[in-house]
Amino acid sequence: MATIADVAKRAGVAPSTVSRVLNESGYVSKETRRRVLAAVKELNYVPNVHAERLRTGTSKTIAFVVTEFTNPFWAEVARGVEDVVWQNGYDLILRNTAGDPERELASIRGFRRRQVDGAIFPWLQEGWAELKALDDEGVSIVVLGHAPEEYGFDVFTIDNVRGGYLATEHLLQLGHKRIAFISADFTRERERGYRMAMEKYGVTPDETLVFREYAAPELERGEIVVRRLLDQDDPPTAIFAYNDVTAIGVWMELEKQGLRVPDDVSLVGFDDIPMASLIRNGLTTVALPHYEYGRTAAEFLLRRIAERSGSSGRSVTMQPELIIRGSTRPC
Amino acid sequence: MATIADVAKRAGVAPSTVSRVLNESGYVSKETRRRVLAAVKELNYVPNVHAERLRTGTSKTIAFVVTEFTNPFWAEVARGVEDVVWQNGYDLILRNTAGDPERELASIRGFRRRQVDGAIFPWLQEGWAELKALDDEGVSIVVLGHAPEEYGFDVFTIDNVRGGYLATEHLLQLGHKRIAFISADFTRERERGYRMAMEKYGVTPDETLVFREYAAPELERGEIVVRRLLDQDDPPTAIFAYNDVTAIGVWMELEKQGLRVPDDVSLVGFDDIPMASLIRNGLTTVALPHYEYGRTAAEFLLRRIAERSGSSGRSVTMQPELIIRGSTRPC
DNA sequence: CGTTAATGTGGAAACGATTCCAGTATACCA
DNA sequence: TGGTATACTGGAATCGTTTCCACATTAACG
Repeated sequence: MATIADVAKRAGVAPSTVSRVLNESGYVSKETRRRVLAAVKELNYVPNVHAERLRTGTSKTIAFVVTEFTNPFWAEVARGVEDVVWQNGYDLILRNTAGDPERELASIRGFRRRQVDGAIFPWLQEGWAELKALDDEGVSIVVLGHAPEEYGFDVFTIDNVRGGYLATEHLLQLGHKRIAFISADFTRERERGYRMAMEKYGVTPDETLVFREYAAPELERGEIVVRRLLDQDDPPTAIFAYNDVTAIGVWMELEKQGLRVPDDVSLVGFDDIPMASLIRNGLTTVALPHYEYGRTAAEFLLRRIAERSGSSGRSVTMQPELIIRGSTRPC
Repeated sequence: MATIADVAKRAGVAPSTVSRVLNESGYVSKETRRRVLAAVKELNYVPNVHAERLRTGTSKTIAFVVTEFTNPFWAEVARGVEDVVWQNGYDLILRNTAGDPERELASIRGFRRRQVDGAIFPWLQEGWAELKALDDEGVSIVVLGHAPEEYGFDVFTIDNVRGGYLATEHLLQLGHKRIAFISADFTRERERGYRMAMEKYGVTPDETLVFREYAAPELERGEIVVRRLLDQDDPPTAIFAYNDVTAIGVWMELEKQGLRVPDDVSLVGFDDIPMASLIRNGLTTVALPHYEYGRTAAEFLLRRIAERSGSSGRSVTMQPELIIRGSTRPC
C-alpha cells in the first residue's frame, strides 16, 4: 500500500504538501495540486486511517448498542442510525447485548479502548456508572428510551404512553366502553396511556378486563383472553393488545370460537408489523416512528460531537401514529 | 488519558517493558509484572487502539454488509456474525446497502480506507471487480449466497433448493399430488427444489398450479391463489408458498372462503417466522439456519485472517430443516 | 572456572499521517 | 525603494504503540 511519502516522492513535493492538498487546508498552487492528485491516482493511494486517527485523536466511529436487533423495533432504529452515521463519514460499530449485563460492560470497556467518538445506548441492566465514566472522558453519549435521572444523560424517547392513549381513545370515540387491555411486563407505559384515556372519557376500567398473564404463549395465542371473554356476563366489545403479534393471536382465536372482528369485537394492536395490513381488512394499530427515532438520535449525537459539548440532560420525545384499518368499528 | 509512557514512569520501567507485560511477550520478572499491572490499574490505563493498529498494521475490524437488516433473515445472520466477531475481540462494522449500487461501492471503498481485516458481503448489484481488488490487497472476503464464479471468492450458501425439495417431498409423502407452488422473482431455487421433488416422485407439475404474480399484494394476501384454486375443475389439495407471510395470507383467504386448513387444503410455508407457530395449530414450514449461517461464515473468515490465506474459491452449503406443524395432513 | 544459554531490561526506530514553524518568492502599498 | 502582507513549500516534531537490538545479569554445564 502506497503511503503519503510515496505520493510525495512521485509528485516531487513534501508529504506535508500532499496532506494539504488532500485536506484542502493551507495554500497550494494550482499546478502542485494537479501533480499531487495525479500521483494519488496513479498509486491508487488511500490514506491510512489509523495514522490519521492517531495523529488527530479522533476515531470517526460511533457505537450503537441494542439489546436485540433481531427485534424489528431495533432493526428499524438501527437503519435510521446507520443512514445518518454513514452519510457523515463515520463508521458504525454495532453491538448486540442480548440483555446480558456482562456484554453491556464488555461493550462499554471496549468502546473506551477503541476511543469511539460517540455511542448510542439503550436502557442498561447495570453499567450506568461505567457509561457515565465514558461520558466524563469526553465520549458523547445518547440514551434511547430511559435513563436514571441522576446521570444527566441526553435521552431520546418514543412516547408509548401517548401510543396507548391514542389506541384507547380511538375505541372510546367509536363508542366502546368495555375495553380490554392485554399487557406484558414491559408495557406499563402503554397501560398508563390506556388508563389516561379511559379516565379522560369518564370510563372506569374494569380490572377483570386487564390481562396480565405475562408472555404466556396461551396469552399470545389469545386462548386465555377469548376464553375469559366468553365467560363474562358483560364481555368487552373491544380489545387493545400491547402488540400486533398478540392482537393477531387473539384474532385467530376469536374466529376459531366463531366471533368476528370487527363485527363482534373491535381489535387494536401496537407496532404496525408488516403483517398487520395483510390480515383480513387490516389490523388497526399504533405505529412508532422507529426509523426517524434512530435518525434523530444519531443526528443529535453527531451535532454534539461536532460542537464538542457534553451531556446536558436534555430529553426528546417522538410521537406515535394511530393507523386505522379494518379491525375496529363503532360499537 | 494515560499513555504507556505514563504507566512506565509510574512503574519505574521502560515503555517497552510495559508493552511486554500487557502483551505477554518476551521475558518479564514476576516483580516487574506486578508493579506494571499496579500502575496500569492506578492510572486506569487502556492502550490507544489507533497507535496499536498503526504499528501492527492490523485493524481488528470486520465489515459486514447486508442489503437490508430490517429483513429478519439478515438480522439473524448478523446476530451470528456479531457473536463470533466480538468473541474474538474484533469490531464489527455494519453497512446496509438497501440494494443501492452507489452504497455498495461506497462501502467497498470505505473499507479499503479503514483497512478492515476482513469483510462479509452479500450478493452485489455491481462492485464485484472492486471487491476483487479489495481481496487482492489482502483483505479477506467471504460472500454470502452466491458470487460470480470467475473471481474465486469463498462462498457460503443456504441450500434453498433443498428447502423447496423438503417442503414438497413432505406433501408428496402425505399422498398429495396436485401441489400448487407460489413463487416470487427471487425464489427460483426453491422452485427448483419443488420441481425436483415432483419429478422424483413421478408427478408432473401442472403449470397452472405455479403462481407467478410476483409480489402483487393480492398474491401476498392470497386472493389470486384462492380465487384461481376455486375455479379449477381439479383444484390442488396442497399449497407450498415461497414464504410464511404469503402462506398465512393464503390461509386467511382460504378461511374467508370457507375452506379449512389442513382439512381441505394442506399448506406449507418457508422461513419459520415467529408467527408461524402461533396461527391455529401452527404452520408447517422450512426453517433456515440463519444464525448458524452467520456464525459459520464469520468463523471461517476469522480463521482465514489468522492463517493469512487468500480466497480459495471454496463453497460451503448449510442445510435447512423441515418443521412439521398443524397445517399439513395426509391427502 | 570459563563458556554458553536463558532471563530480564532499556533505548530507539519504526508505523503513516497531521501540523507547526520557518523560509522563500511574489505582490502590494505607501 | 523599502516594508509588509500573501501565497506557497519543505522540514521536523508528534501522536502512542510495538519490536528489534544491545546490554546486563544470572543459571547451567562440561
